[in-house]
Amino acid sequence: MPELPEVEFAAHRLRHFALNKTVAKATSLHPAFTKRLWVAEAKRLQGRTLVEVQRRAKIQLLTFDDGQILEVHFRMNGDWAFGASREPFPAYERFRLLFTDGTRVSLVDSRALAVVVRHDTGALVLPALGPEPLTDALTPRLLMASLAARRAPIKQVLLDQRVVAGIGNIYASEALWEARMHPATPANTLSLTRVARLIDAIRVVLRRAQGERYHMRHDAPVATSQPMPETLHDTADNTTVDDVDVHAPPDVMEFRVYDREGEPCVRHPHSIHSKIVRLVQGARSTYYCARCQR
DNA sequence: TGTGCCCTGGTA
DNA sequence: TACCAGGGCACA
Repeated sequence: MPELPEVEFAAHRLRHFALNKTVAKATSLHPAFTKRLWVAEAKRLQGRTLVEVQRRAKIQLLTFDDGQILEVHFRMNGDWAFGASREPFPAYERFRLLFTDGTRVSLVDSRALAVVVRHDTGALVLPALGPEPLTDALTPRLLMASLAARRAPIKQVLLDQRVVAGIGNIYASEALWEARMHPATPANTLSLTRVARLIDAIRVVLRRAQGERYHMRHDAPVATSQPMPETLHDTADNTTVDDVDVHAPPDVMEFRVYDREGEPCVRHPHSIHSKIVRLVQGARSTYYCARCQR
């Protein structure tokens, strides 16, 4: 479930907890992780200081002072857990960085599908990724061009990271609802106007999710329009470590259609003909309102 | 373009 | 106990 907003928030918490700390020990704690980051490999991180945490799509890139990069992908349900080294380690801990100051960051991931890979200086090669949806890089004309050769349903094309970076199964459904667009619409049949509307919708749902992530910790009203640190390079924003609660907020995200099969659509809650419908596209669940998404 | 695989906790 | 969830990738 970690998509762009969740990964950005995770990177944000990691920055505030771990930036400028020096690794005492890096450990893979599950066979699937050891396979990619074996003991000798992990040892290369010892004594190195974390100098930057970036996000690209759903990938986090941890850069160390000698240029090494740790590439982290949470996949289905990975997350960071922070604490003191002497505290009990969290459940489902798959990878751990112990720091010389007596703190630690753990990658927790019950399904062990997350990926951690170390790259030598200058050796990082990212997969082909489309534009970041919350930057100016994503324009209607560019997206229109990417969709031109795709006859597949727009929902499935939105999941393709080469088209737009960072969208997953949840926000694809949410964005299509926001845009009032049927998920089965062939991608190459969308007009420029509808593509522009879809981009707006993607930004609305991602910003809304980011707003909820950043604000619900303090029981503040949910902000939907406030700009969030969505940048790839904000190694230093204005808050101090003490201002930031590095613990993930409880999962109380409210979705408009995702996982709401059979419930009334919030646009017309009293209409008996507007139930949220679930359909399967490319072995993934899609949720939409049959009344307002045509 | 579609299917299966990796993984394992949670649910029916 | 069987099945489901699903991001990204390999493969047909």
